Amino acid sequence: MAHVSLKDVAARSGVSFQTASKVLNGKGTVAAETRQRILGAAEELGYVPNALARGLLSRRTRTIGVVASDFSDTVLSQVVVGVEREARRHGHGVIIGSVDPEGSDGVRSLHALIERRVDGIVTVAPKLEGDRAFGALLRGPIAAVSTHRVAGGGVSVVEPDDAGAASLATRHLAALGHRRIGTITGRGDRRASHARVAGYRRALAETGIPFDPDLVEEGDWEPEGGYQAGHRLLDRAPDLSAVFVQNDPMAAGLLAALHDRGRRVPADCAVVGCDNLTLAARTIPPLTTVAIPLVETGEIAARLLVGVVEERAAGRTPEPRRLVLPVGLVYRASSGTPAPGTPAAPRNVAGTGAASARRPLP
Amino acid sequence: MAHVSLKDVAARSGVSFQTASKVLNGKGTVAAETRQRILGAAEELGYVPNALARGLLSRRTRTIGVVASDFSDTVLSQVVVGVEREARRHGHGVIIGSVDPEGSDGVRSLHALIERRVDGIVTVAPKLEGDRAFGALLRGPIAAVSTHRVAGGGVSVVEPDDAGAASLATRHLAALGHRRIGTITGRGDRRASHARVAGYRRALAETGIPFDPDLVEEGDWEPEGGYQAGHRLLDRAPDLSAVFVQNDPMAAGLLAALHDRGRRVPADCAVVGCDNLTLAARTIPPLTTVAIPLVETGEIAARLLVGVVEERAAGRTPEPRRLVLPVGLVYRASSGTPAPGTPAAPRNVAGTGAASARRPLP
DNA sequence: TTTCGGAAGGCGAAGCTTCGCCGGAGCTCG
DNA sequence: CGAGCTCCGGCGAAGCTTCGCCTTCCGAAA
Repeated sequence: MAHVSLKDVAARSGVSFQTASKVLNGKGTVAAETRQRILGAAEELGYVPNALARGLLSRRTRTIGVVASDFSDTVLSQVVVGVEREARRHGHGVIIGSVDPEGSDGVRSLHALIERRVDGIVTVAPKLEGDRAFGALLRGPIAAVSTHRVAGGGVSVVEPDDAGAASLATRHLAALGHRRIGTITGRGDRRASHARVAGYRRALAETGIPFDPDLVEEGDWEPEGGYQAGHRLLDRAPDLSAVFVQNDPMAAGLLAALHDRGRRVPADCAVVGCDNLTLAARTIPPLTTVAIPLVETGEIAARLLVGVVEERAAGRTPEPRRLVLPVGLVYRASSGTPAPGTPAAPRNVAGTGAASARRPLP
Repeated sequence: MAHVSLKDVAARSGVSFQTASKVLNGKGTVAAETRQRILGAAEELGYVPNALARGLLSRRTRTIGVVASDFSDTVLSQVVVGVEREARRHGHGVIIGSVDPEGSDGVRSLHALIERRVDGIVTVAPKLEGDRAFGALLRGPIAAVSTHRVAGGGVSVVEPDDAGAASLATRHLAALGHRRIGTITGRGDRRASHARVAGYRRALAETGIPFDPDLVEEGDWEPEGGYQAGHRLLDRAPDLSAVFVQNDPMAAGLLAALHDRGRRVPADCAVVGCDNLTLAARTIPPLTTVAIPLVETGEIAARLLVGVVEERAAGRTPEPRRLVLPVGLVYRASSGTPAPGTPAAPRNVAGTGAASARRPLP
């Protein structure tokens, strides 16, 4: 009684259930009058097709799985939003498989998705970057695209240009004349942290500034971590004149630490954040930051995945690809760029790479 | 070839697929040796049961659907995290059905979930509070719990005490001696905004402060909206001495507006936010705010839903319930409470209602 | 020897769709 | 007037699992 089946509709309209199926799917050739009768019955009864049965037969569920390590994380959840949005455009549903805080059950989570016969999987799980069993499963029969490094490789990856983001920010600070540029990183267990440190070091090298390990502090991606790391950094290197912070919430924490110590921003210390969250426009002072195409990362990953699913359905096995999405700097007051009174609205001026993200996928 | 079926496992171990099923489900009585052979074959072949077929037969998919209007919203995504976490504890998967930004396709989204035969649905979609067709569907044969008001009622609701939150914050400000207390609301299309205004007015009435409509401004839940609303408020009521802001990001925006105008916080104007996001601990100054049990809201909604699903499976029809979760005030510097140098760590001192959220559901 | 009981495992059906194929009715064309 | 075609709709099967029931076999008790 809970659910109305095709048979119920057929019984009510006096035809076989196969005929009802034809009508409801617009296939075959059915008399106009019968068709109306069936459509009417379906409407009256509130018939909703059973995707389980359909998927069982067609071997396609029009569902993609998303493995994310933390949906409440602002950054990851934006990527997930992108995936979901693009999936919906393709008429696909999304089923989520989250991972416990320790990231120890990536494989279990993946199995739960495979059991439900998802057509493909997008992983948004930096915590699982090092999980070899997880990586192996991703290389298995079911199509997968990751937005982060996969242990063992062999899986298509779509990711923002982390190194480029750090490099962009650091070169910006160097161009403003800063020579003592510190950095606050995210957690060390995430590869993006290392990529961003690498970009920071590359920019230093390119601008002839010596790298000083004392100017690097690790945070936890949260405001509190940025605050604490900021204090440590200022204790150790009082001559610091600028900091690149690996995300905006930590940058907000650094602003608080600088404020507590009576150091003006940007006069005494310039700050550049990363991610361009909505918050960044209204910190005190407004935060110069690097815009990362988070939603786009998810969208492109989903689009790529749908493509791979098609390819595989057609019997082909496309090569794994790697797409790196360009990022752009958003100039605001915290790095000292705009004249006083300049509006704090985003304004991209420099970016990395070509706008490859805009290019339709081949 | 993509997926291994029970038949494949059975063929490899020389038994009928029904026997293989018995072994894999630990039912029936099978010789130890045969059992080992089947288990071995399943392992070798990498057999993963097909949840579609299982769900088709058992009429239960162990999957719950979540309809959320915006997964990238910090507040909503925390609720979703709670739902997901609790669902996982019960061995359920979660499938998401998001709604477009206009909130016009709630019914379509719900249909997509019903098609996939979810066991129940949790809605985290304040945008759909007024959608009558959506509400009607929620009262239908499939179990549902909402974390927001449902048009037409008749559906169990779990929600934080919005009115209590506003009342708590406002009474706090009144107790500090403020008489000109303004408020910045969220978008008017969300019921929580109205509930919080109601709580604010109730607190004013209780403390003998006249309500002044000039002291109410509408924001958009985002920092920028808080910033703009703050300026409008200060233009209109320069004698304002305190503001309750309906969420923390807008409060951050208000802090920026006050800073731009050279008004010190809390000396010239006290500020209290809402939601207790991690950011609130490190704004300048740290933000007094109301802690809302967001994750818990999701968890409890999911737990309640699972209970309803069980009840219905047993043929009973439980009465819709309404749970209101208590909230608590977190004192920090922006309201002027702590002495200088007091650590900004959360410290709950006052809350609404009993700790009913902790009580196990009957 | 007969009978009973339990262990082991096979068989058929159901759950809901979709797809390919077939048969009958009515019509057109030669 | 019969051959052949189109239109309409039914039938059977498949897709993967679970469940209830049945058969076979073997040892033990009567």
